[in-house]
Parts: sequence; C-alpha cells; structure tokens
Amino acid sequence: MTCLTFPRHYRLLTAGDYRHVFDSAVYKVHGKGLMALATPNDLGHPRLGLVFSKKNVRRAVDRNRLKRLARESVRHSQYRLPGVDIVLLARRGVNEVDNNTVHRQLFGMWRRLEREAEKSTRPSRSSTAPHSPAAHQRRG
RNA sequence: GGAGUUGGCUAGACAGUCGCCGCCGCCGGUGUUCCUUCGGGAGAGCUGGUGGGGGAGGAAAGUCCGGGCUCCAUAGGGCAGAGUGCCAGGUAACGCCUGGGCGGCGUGAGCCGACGGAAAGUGCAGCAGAGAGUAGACCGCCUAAGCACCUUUCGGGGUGCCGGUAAGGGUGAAAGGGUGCGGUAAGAGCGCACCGCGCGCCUGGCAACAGUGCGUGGCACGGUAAACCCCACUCGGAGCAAGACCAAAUAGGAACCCCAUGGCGUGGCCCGCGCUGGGUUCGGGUAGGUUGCUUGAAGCCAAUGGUGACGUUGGCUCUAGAGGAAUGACUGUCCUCGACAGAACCCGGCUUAUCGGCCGACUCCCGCU
Repeated sequence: MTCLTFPRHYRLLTAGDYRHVFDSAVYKVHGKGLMALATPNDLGHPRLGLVFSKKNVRRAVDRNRLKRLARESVRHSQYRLPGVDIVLLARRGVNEVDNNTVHRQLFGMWRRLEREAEKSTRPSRSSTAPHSPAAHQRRG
C-alpha cells in the first residue's frame, strides 16, 4: 500500500506561491460553496493552499473544520491529482454544509481538475507548460 | 417528596485504519566543525526509518478593565483629558474578590444597588395647577379687629369693603414633617406630648455607621451631580505585526586596492565605432529564516494563620506551542443521542454564549415516625 502522508512541502507556504496561482490560474473548478484555482507546477505532485476568509466563514470552528476536510481530501487523492498548485477558496454559506457533502464535493472537483489537466496537456506536449508564458511575462 | 437559593466539578464513551505538530530514545544517509597516534573518532544542522509519550476551552469568544514583558521615551512639577467613587481588608494590580455598613426586594435561604458632595457656585423642571423654591388664596373655611350701611327686643344680628386662613377639596412625579390634644373668628409648630428631622456631645466600632443615650433647635438644608461642577484617589505612549538576530536580491552610499595602453558589445582578427571604470570589504536591510515561545504572580497535596478573600512553610509535578497556521478524518459498537464553540506572547478579572449530567450546603411547604 502506498503511504498517504501529507508533509509540509505539499502545501503552498509563502505569499509568493499564492500570488503565482492567482496571477496565472489555468484551471478553475467549482463545487458547492467552494472554488478551486490551479496552475501546473513541475514538482510531480500537487500542492494545496487554502483561503477561508473570516468574511465568508464566520466562526473559527468552521474554518478549521473545512480546512481539515480539504487537506484530508487532497491527502487521499494525491496520487490521482496531476502536478498542480491548487488554491481552494471558500464562498459564503459553506459552513452550513456537512462533512460528508464537503467530501463528495471535493472528490468531484479533483476529478474534474484531473480531466481538464489531462485534456490540456495531451494534444500539445511541445508547446506544453501553460505556466511558461506566464512565467515569461513575470520575468519581463 | 415538591418548590427554590447558592457553591463546585464535568463537557459522549470505547475499538480499529489512515494522517498532522512538537518532545524523548534507537538505527541509517548527508554534511561541515573539532580532535587525531593519520587508522579513524566526536558533536551541531538537515534528512529518512522505527519505537515511546503528549497535543484546545470553560468560556480558547467579546477585547471591557488590570498587570507582566518589549520598545519609544525620561515620567520631577503643572495644565488639559480619561477613569474610579459607602468603609475596611486581600492582591503584582484592578472597575475584581472578601468581610462589614446603609437602602430596596423576598415568608425565607438569599438577591439587587455609579451608594462621595445639592450648606462653593451655575443651570434645568413639559403638561396640569391659584401657587413649583425668597411659596401659593381657585373652590372652601372665617368675619374677631378696622371702616361704611341696614336692622334691633339695645344683648346683638345682617350685608359690603378691607381682610384673615395652608385644616379640607382639586392639580401634579413632587404642594415646604406626621398623629393627637390645646388653642382660635377660622386656622396655623402658634403652644404642648409622642414619633420623625437637623446640630452638638457621649458611648460602641479601625472606619463606613449605629444608639429606648444626653442636650439643643419648632423644624427643614425640596429634586436633579448617568447636567456643568466641587472633593479625594489613580493614570506617559504604543503593542509580540512589541522587540532581537541571520540574511539571497536591489536602490543609493563609505573605505581601501588596481587601472585608465582596462572591461563589455559589434566582428574571424586588427583598426574603428558604441557603451562603461573594475575588485574586495564595510554598512544597509527586502524576500526568506531564527528567536521572542512557553517554568509560570504555575498547578497538585499537606501543615499552619485568618470569619473570609488570601497569606506563609514544606513536598511533588512539568501540563499544546502552531506559524497560509497542528491538535484531525473515516468506519463500527453502545448510551442518556452530545450545547456553546477553536489557543496565536503570557497571566488576573469582568461580560456574553451554552444540550445536559453529577456532588455539597442552606431555605420554604407537605407527608410519615
């Protein structure tokens, strides 16, 4: 059995990491009360960042719960997901959704993300890296 | 047994699988530093495996007070501003707590109270009402005294004027002590008794305050200070994103050295042309990292002082420490079916939210012996 760990380098750690995803988000999937932005990385595994604002999820207990569920979900799906940096955003009203539903939503979102990533990489492997033009732009 | 008051404790349980963050032990890898008899050996950091152990709250919340800590400052004095406000004690400190006083509520256990000053001054009070702060005659009551007139059985009687009167009615949140007797034309602290009130003394108490205490004063010193104000006491400011350290990058800078026949670009090379000093060190400090960061006015257990809050002494324990932010997810079983809710530098309080459960003390009612 493969080990399903979730160490630190599977997360987006710095403000720069987050900005990179926001500036050059290639994929965008929606779930009930949730939205994920993603951009490919060249690490070979996914990385997760979470944005659950106080404005959208008022109570700290709910914010903690939802973040845990999200991390748990990515941990379990880490070998299915492509090498992308994901930023998961909460929208208003997520705190009313129960754990089971959140899990199903996240599972559905990762599957769609996987399919989109496959679709965009397969036809043009040479032009590749949807992130390379963005990176170029940043450099200039 | 029922109803209630009050103080404390607790915050679903168990099992399995997979994780997350510190800590400790063991085994590697990498790696630099140190030691060396040059064979090696030892240790910090990073990293992988493995074993053990720990991992949210009573409010972690609101950020309403009070401290510690840190930096800025120099804090001594005054003004301004803010806060506190019966008394005494506790405390690092407090707006908190304990005990006491006073007032109010409750049959009671108990509960509630911005509870200093209105005799330093200024201000405010709608409507109603005659009158609202140096009181005031609308209704009512009274005509004793004075004047005028009428009348008379010559005692007096009546009417009017001038008035008197705060007992009664009425208005109002509030009408300037209460009850009774005397008194009077009718009344009135006008007089007296009792109650109440003010002032002084005495006694008790550290004090707030209290008193069948003594004396004295006919007697208010109306309300409002959560109006200004006065009095007493307290308060420097900002906060862990405080602050300290390491430090890629980059702007501009300083010192020293080297060289203006130099370097870079163009070009195969030279000339030429274009651009331009170069290196090292220091300083600076962005991204990022390290630290502050959990041993503390700390818990627990005794003994002891105190009515109590709490203090003193002795012993034992180490009990989350993250950092885009750990403390979880899933499955199963059971029951009483699980509320409010998530640490972010740390403590002491207050306030607010909250499904329940357990224990102690006390009060009232009913029943039984």
